Amino acid sequence: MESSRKARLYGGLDAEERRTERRLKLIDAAIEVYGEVGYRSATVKAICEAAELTERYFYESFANSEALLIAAYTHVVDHLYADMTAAAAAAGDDADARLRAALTLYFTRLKEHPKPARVFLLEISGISPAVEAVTLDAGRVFSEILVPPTFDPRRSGKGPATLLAVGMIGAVISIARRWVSRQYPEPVAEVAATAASFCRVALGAADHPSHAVPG
Amino acid sequence: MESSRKARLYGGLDAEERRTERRLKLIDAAIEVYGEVGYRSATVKAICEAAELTERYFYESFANSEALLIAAYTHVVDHLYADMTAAAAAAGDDADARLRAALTLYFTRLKEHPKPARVFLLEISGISPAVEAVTLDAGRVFSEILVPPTFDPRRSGKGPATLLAVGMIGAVISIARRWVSRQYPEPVAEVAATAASFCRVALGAADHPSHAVPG
DNA sequence: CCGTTTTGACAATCTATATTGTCAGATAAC
DNA sequence: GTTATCTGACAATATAGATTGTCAAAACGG
Repeated sequence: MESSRKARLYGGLDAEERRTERRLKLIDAAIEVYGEVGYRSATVKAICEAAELTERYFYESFANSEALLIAAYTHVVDHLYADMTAAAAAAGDDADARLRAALTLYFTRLKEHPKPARVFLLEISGISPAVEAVTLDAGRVFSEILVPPTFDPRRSGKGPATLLAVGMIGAVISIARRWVSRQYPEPVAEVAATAASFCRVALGAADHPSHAVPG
Repeated sequence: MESSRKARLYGGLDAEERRTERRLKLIDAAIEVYGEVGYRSATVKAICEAAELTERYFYESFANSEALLIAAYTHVVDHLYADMTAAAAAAGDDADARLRAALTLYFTRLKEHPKPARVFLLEISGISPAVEAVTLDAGRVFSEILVPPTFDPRRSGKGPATLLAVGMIGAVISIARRWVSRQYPEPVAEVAATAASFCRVALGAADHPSHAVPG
């Protein structure tokens, strides 16, 4: 009975699959357009043109512009965080080594993919409370990647104290923001090392200033 | 001749003085309204009503809404920074003591005056490139108050390395942002101390130039 | 008091884009 | 080939608030 209810195929895809494909094309187009002209000046029309779709398909997948921005942001963040987590895992058990691995991957990605980076860092600010909520949550996840909850046994199951986590993420994001908006003036190793020095405050290693910058 | 050219007095003030007064009333009203409904939903009309003035006077003093936002922000920042500088100066010569004094004043003010705090921290984000430029510059000044340029004699006339300054301000502002938006859950001493721990990364690095990467 | 300047209330205009709606032509199923 | 479904281009509508303009009443100077 399922198959009999399936919609007519177009281009070998059923209705559901076509819808999903269009949604993805819109997200990719949005990242592209946001990266070029910014979210604020990105019109629905322009995004649809970049996606080679018309407005009707925009509203098929998204209630409004903001919904697409959130989808695009989430898309970027999900990939980035998954890779950071993998990089951290590959770096072994030492908390500081994992931190450096995750940050190096982070900044490397930002440089390799400037447009998603702009979406992630610059365009997302100050849009609406709904968007703020999404980025806030992403920040929490970010901090847990950099300083995992299990690190300090005294705080069973919790990451660094909230204010420390907030400060840490604020420092890292601010550094990244500036680095991206100025078009990557410093080498990845330097920004990663500087960011790491702020993260160590939260790790509790702030009192060991003997960390050299990796060449 | 000068006095003969003076405009007719109203309420004991000449044209110029009345203009200045209206401008100030608009700035105060804007802080009030932004603090209540946010910059985005603050209409020109609403601000004018709060200032007990009509739209014509809005455009007498400001080219557009953004100009008023910038003026309001600058107004808030100027006062805050002046007081922080004074507090730091009163704390003597020790860099860390000055840092703590400035931060304590900073967070105390944010709590005492929630509406300007919202303008300063929350409403100002993501408005336009022009506004970003203003906040960026304010950040630079902020960092110089916390970690004065003269602190490290080896970097003549410069504050902490740029990326460190950016990270430091990012951490402090992020902490403040969260603290304000959650309505001051922690005591001033705690937020100030946490913020200070991030600032010491920049202070400490100035002490240990082995962190510096040759540019 | 008279004429001028200034003010306050409010109407008129303007602009830009999101969002919805229409229709002819294209594509698939049978 | 015929019919139902889907698609693309584009027109029509809706909105919302900024910005400009008008006018009569109020405040001042002499």
